[in-house]
Amino acid sequence: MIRILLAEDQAMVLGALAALLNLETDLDVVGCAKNGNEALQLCQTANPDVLVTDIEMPGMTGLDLAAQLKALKSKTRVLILTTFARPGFLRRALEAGVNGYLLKDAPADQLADAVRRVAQGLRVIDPELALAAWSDPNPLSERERQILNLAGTGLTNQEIAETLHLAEGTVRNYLSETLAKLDARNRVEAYRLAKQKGWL
Amino acid sequence: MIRILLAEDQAMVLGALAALLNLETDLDVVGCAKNGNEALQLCQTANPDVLVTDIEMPGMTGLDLAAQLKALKSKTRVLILTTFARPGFLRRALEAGVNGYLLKDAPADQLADAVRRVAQGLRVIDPELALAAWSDPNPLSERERQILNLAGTGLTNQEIAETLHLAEGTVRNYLSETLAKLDARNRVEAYRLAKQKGWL
DNA sequence: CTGTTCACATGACAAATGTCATAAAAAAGT
DNA sequence: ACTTTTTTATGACATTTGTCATGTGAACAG
Repeated sequence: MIRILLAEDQAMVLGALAALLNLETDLDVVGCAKNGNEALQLCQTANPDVLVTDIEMPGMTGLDLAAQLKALKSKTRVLILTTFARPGFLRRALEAGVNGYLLKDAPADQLADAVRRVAQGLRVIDPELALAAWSDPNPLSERERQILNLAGTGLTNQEIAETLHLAEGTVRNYLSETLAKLDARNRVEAYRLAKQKGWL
Repeated sequence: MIRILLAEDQAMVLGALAALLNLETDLDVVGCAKNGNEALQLCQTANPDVLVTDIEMPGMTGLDLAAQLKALKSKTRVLILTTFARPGFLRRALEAGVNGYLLKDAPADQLADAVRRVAQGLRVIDPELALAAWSDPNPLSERERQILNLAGTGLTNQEIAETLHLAEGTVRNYLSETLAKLDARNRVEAYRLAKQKGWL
């Protein structure tokens, strides 16, 4: 019997996924968490075989959660179940030590199979997504990502400079370099592209 | 036996929701659609009692779908199941004639109850969301919304002007008026706010 | 210790954005 | 037919964004 913990911030989806997995006679959903912190706690008390988790959750993301479990040398294997077919997310997921990465637009019957494979120690990742991840590396430096993130929220260059303790001209330079790297005409295009690619 | 059609672009969530609803002995999921067009076709052939649909789907949104069913004088009642707690979406949903509006962060057991109530001709809407909808009207005109939508994709004022067959100065005037209405300092802030409020 | 690289800064300039006053044409109301 | 309202446009100006050349200081390599 494979013991599963589910983490997903949308309660409706959480309950539905639990119903789906509990249809399988060899799978048992032992806990449901609505956020990363709750999931971390439940992993430590219930010690499930597999954690199935979304990425975007309040407080702690699924990627943070995976990294934490790895740091704690937990035996629980992590299967990411997310909306985002973004190579940047997959790369970060692998770096965080996850064992599987499944998209929510995959057929529902793949979930149970993926959970079984992950429980056996196999890695479950869509091959096309894996290929895109390595052929589409994040071209932005850490500073560029910080600045683009802030620019995408509507902060002015001056406000970004104050936030990051840089000169306003430095921010303009970094942004200009970022636009060139992403082949974007302005910060709006750059931000959307980077978001879409999972680089932010 | 209440016959249900599900529409949701994420196959995993679609299958999970079907599993959840099929646990109830008085509910029967007679079809699953991955997009609005497919859902519309299935509604006409399967003639379900209730359509449970997301809003954001490729091709035709759940709101467009509801409006189409209304125009066709279909007997199928529509229950929206969405991520967005945005008053603007709820208002548009009611205008489109939907019978229920449920958020995906509601508990899973509320879905079956909501489907039953909608099937009985009752309206199912979170009261707090309803209140927010009417106390937070969309301040933007149709033209302002068109222009802000395009600005949010990174188009320049000149490009927006060409797209909408206006003068570039006219676009600047409309955008300036929009920023004033939303108390935003620039188009990025305005776009994010309007998106968050469901006004776009 | 010296040379190179990287992160950050300065300054000048062009282009784009945003503000505001004013006005013309079309649509709507009387 | 006339008046009012709405939509769109023009022009001037200020501010912000983006480009680019050049430079400084810290960190790193030899």
